[in-house]
Amino acid sequence: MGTVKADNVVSIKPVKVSCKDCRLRKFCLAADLNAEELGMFERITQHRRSLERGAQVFHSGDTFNTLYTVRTGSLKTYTLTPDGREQINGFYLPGDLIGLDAMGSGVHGSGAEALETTSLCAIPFNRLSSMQSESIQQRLLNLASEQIKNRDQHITLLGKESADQRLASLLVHLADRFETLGYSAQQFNLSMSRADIGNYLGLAIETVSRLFAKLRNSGLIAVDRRQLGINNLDELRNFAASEFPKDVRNNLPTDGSRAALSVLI
Amino acid sequence: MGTVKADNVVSIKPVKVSCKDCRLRKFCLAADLNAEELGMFERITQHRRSLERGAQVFHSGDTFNTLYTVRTGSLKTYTLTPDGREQINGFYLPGDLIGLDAMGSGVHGSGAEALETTSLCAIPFNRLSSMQSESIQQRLLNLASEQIKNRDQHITLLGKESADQRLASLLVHLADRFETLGYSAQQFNLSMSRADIGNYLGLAIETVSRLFAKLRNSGLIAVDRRQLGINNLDELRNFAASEFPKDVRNNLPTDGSRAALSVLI
DNA sequence: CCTGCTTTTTGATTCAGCTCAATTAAACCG
DNA sequence: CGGTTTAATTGAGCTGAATCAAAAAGCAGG
Repeated sequence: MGTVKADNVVSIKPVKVSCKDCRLRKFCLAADLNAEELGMFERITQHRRSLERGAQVFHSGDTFNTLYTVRTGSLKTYTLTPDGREQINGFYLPGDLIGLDAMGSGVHGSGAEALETTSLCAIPFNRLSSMQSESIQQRLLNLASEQIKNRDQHITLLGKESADQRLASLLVHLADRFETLGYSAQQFNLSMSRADIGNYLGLAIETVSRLFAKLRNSGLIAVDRRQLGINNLDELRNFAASEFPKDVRNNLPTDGSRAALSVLI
Repeated sequence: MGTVKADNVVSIKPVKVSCKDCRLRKFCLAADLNAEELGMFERITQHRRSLERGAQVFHSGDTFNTLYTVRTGSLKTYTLTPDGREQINGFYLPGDLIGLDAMGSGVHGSGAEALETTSLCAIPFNRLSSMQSESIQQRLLNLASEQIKNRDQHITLLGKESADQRLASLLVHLADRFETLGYSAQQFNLSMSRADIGNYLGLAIETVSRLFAKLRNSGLIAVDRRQLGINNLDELRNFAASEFPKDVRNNLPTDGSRAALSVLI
């Protein structure tokens, strides 16, 4: 772990999988390309083989030149605190695009690491830009927008939710993700360690372990190591949302909210 | 507060300020437009007058059709928890663009509210798109990318920093922002309440108050109500970054990091 | 199957920051 | 101006989750 078997130099076969038949296409950058554009896109995209667990896709501080889409497996992205600790910002599943946060400055603000054996599509950004495709531009913008929205959700989780809710939220979120990918929402594998989960949720690893025990005891889930079973997704969802876990005093939206901007129609 | 004086219907003068001479242009969407494009941009943009404090620009759940740039004043954006509490995701100063998170889904995932008397430029998104400007597309993407990066920083703050560091980080961040806007980094007004600060930083209002006192006593800052003076910005910056405030055990980057992806050149 | 290593769990204790409570001070307003 | 409201401060516990400590359970290699 932490290292990667060097690919046999002889077999540099770029694993040509056609985008046309890729079952993840509707999630990726190529979602709504016409046949011609798709061909172009396919030519510039490098479909490459596995990364082992622990392998870095890029580091924080690296210059940006490539976007990546997860094909199989999963990974995490993380930023570093000034004192060198790692904060995980997101987990990425098949179809997800990573690297978007680096387009602005040309420098990766976060690192990305494979959580398990993972394969990616690498998309050189300058060649992508040179395609001058309206669809691609649109799609990039939409995906970036979605990622902002997701980040906002996570900020809310960290700022407002109790430890219990945080874990429940993560599990529900993963379940929903797996479902849209066509997998079971009730039964799946956690590719991340307890430490990763704790890091992501802003909790100590021991707390995560205790929370898993608590959810198991309550009958909502079944966990065996990394294997997760959700017995009642709706109830888990409620649990994630319910309660007033922290003080409400200064968290309620301003009164008289629906007021303004009539000015600005 | 919470309401807005209806504009005198007679004086619907759209306040035509030319973008060409706008001192905020280099920060906004029109940053690198040529003369022709700028004219077009100026024609579709609505330069409009003040919102009062507490006025909402849009609500979470509203359908998206307009981007806004802050011209003067400031605002906050916030998401709502399932149980109706508010989590502030960001404060926005002159030149900042809001609404980006809604492009993807067409629905605002967060609300935006003026923190003080504030004026905005409203940019209808469909008309912006119809401009078909490569520069605009590029700029949108870059700004979205920056916002993702900022969110990641905030996630790190919430997940890893101590209460002291959080407040110091915010003040330093604001100081830097004001500086790039050409204002004093040492002396400025906090347009947000203690409650807003606490909400944004994931802290109770009382804690924020105590932290201000602590920083004042340490001599790093001077605060009188909303007036802030920073006596030693460098030291404050150090304070924001220093220490190992939380457990380090599972936060250090994976060993053997610099391994992989040589495969994926 | 044993041995060493890593991950996870469980228990006991501590503490940073929250909650509750009261006071002060500014802004607001007829 | 006095009287009311809202924002901010300060004090005194309390508590949810962190930290410290140790045991248990996987897992990888020989």
